[in-house]
Amino acid sequence: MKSPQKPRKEPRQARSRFLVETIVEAAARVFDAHGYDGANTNEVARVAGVSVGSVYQYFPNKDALVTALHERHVRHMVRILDQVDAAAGALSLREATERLVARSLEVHRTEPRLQRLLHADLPTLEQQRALSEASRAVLDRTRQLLARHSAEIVQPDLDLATYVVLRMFEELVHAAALDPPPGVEDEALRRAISDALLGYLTRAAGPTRAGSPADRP
Amino acid sequence: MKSPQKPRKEPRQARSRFLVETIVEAAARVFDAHGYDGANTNEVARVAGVSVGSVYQYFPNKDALVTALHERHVRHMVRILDQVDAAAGALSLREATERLVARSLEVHRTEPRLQRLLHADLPTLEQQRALSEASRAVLDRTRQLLARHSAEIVQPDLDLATYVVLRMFEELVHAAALDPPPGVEDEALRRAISDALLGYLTRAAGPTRAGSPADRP
Amino acid sequence: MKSPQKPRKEPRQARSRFLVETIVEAAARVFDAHGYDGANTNEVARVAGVSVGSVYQYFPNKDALVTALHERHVRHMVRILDQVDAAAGALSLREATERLVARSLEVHRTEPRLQRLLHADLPTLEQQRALSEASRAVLDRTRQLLARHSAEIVQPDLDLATYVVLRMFEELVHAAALDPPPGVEDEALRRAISDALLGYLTRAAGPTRAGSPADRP
Amino acid sequence: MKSPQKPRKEPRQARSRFLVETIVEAAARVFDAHGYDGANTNEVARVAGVSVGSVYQYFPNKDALVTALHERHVRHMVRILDQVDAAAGALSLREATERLVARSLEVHRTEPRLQRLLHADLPTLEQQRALSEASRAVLDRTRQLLARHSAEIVQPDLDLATYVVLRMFEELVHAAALDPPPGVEDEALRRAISDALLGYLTRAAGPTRAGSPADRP
DNA sequence: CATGAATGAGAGTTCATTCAT
DNA sequence: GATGAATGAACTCTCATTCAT
Repeated sequence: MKSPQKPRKEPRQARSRFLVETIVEAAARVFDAHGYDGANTNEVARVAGVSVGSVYQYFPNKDALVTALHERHVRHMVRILDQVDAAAGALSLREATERLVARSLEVHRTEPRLQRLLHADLPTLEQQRALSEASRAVLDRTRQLLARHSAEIVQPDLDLATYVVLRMFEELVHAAALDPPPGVEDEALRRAISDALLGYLTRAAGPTRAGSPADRP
Repeated sequence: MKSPQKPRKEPRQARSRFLVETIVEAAARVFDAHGYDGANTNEVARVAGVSVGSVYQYFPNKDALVTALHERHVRHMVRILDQVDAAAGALSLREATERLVARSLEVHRTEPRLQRLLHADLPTLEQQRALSEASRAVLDRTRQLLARHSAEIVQPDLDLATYVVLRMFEELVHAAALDPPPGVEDEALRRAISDALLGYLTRAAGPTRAGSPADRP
Repeated sequence: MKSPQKPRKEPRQARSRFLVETIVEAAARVFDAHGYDGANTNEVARVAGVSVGSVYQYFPNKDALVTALHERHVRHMVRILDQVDAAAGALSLREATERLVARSLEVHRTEPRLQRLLHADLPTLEQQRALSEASRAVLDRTRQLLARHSAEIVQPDLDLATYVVLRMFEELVHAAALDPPPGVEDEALRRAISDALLGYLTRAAGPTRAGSPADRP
Repeated sequence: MKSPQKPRKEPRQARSRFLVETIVEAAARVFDAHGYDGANTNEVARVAGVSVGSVYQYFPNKDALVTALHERHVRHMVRILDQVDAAAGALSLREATERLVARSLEVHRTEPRLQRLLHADLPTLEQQRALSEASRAVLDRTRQLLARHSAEIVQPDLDLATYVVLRMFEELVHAAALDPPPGVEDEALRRAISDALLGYLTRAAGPTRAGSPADRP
């Protein structure tokens, strides 16, 4: 419905860049607290300690804030993926997975509703262009990580596997952050997520809690 | 934000029950078309062919409509689960899974945005009570179905497994309905979803595309 | 820019009709007092003694109020034209003209700025359709009046003459109402307007102040 | 509403004078394109290639721009009037009139909305002082031109005649530029305007389309 | 003097909700 | 019970104006 999605003004000055960051952080807090509709731009400005006008100087409309938040999230995820990828040689797929799950859970637990919102409300927003662009980064890193471990992976179609794995990953992490199953230890939860991911990718994953075999007689 | 969540008035009369159903169906159409905020109660009333007042007679506020929609969805899923469960003796876990995936995809493809909305916006709504109650039904049936196949299932904690499986299931079906990966055949997609679910549950599932036997010696 | 121009809801009930009239009258006062931009819809509602929502129930946007005001003005002018036209047999063209000028001046003096606004800002508004439609009524009556006196009229192209006469008429009346020339008696002013109109139409009109004979052989 | 109307600073320096002119030209373009409210000072600055601050250096507020535009227009009209006046001895009143009409039409056709705006919105602006002052120049030249032809003019009150003639003139030219009657040749239109003016001034003017009888003995 | 980032009051418009009929 | 006109708080976004640099 609205057209522009990118910041009106690319912040060149250090001061502006700082301002933009301040606004994005404020938006994160506000959207996390109230959801997309509950959030309002004046509140974002207030929390950022600037005037509404300044918000609109850099973000042409409310949706642009969400887009920015999404990009922020993607940058975050890419950073994590890169770190794990850097250590990929030294890490088994399971180790890499568990590390990713653990790190992601931390991220999602700081702003659980925001993450859900990004996942759910963004697709409704227009301008798939920008979204896809940013998301592609995550897609690419993930695919790259999987490729690195292709020896262990049984799924023949790597693109499809990336797609499936990313969806599972995000959803399970969201769920664990927002509505964790009652009475489950955090480690068990992380383990379950990893199991699910590796079960699909390698089929060799399974309950390894009790290293012993035969969990069931 | 608001407090009451349950219909003000349980419709005892047949006429009322019909009215309520009409309103819920209208709500389904409107929410699917416009999303939570985009939808408005006056439009729901218009589509239902009743007055706003009548909508408020049975649904104390906008959120109550979403709750009702959620219950409708749960009823739908339960029906599907029951059908599969009824045939459980005759079906292998893989067969049951594939049937569930296929049926669910149909459902989600008729009202994709609504499903996403229910998944995403509902948790934001208050009154977890009603939600959990309805959702528990799905949880229970799923657990029951898994229990019926416990011989094949490697996950020791059935509650946790149910939790994980349900999340994966819903998310993958949503994703497949709303943003399917490009260039993937429908059957391959359904297969991938089943693989993911069974990979976690049984560890024995894997790519069976290449019909080759003995995935494992 | 906006699309709808006509009231959203044709007021069928007597109460609604009254409400619409109340709002239009309030709009007249507010627009006359503050001009198009200076006026604001909340103020219109306040003056009308209703809520903004009610204004928007009948007028989809600010412009629709101006359109309604224009229609009100046109109805007014048509009424005056009809009255004069009814007596046309008994009136000379000069008498008819002077009566029209006198009546119009009264109208314009009650809401001078509004009249100016209608004349000036309306064309900027979109939806020429509705405007032309309403305006055509005035055009038609005027042409009809001129036709009735065609014997005295020297202009060969009646459509062009109607166009020219209407413009002169409106402008001179506006001017006389809003910025009258200093030190000129009201009657002299009315006379001057009539002279201008008749000078164009009949060439026989002229200053009859000094009853002097034969202004030109 | 606001008080100051005159430039804060009379531009003495050549550079400043140039700057002021640049801004006024930009304002002309912007106001013509968007109308009074649609225009905004930042856009004017942008089009002028200067900063908003610079605009405010010379024009204390938005209205001051309109006032300046009015003065620009008046200067333009005065120039035209002077040219015709210079040739007054050699020109009949009809010739002078037709020349004025033709020249004015050219002017109004370059910036039709701006002209309308000046005519319509200016009176709403405060500070009649400055306006009248500038307008007086046009008034004076026109009166002077009429005086030069007093022999042919039948209207006894020259001030009133000037007033009436100016209003007719401006309105008919505006109308011809903005909403010309359909299907009328440009020359016929110019002729009609001249006829109207001369009909009032001399009563001897009339349709001369059919060149038939001597329009003047 | 020039700049333009920042301000913030204010405007148009929507829509969940009420309640007199 | 049903209706739907009426309400009005609240929200997004604009833009005239200022002032630190």
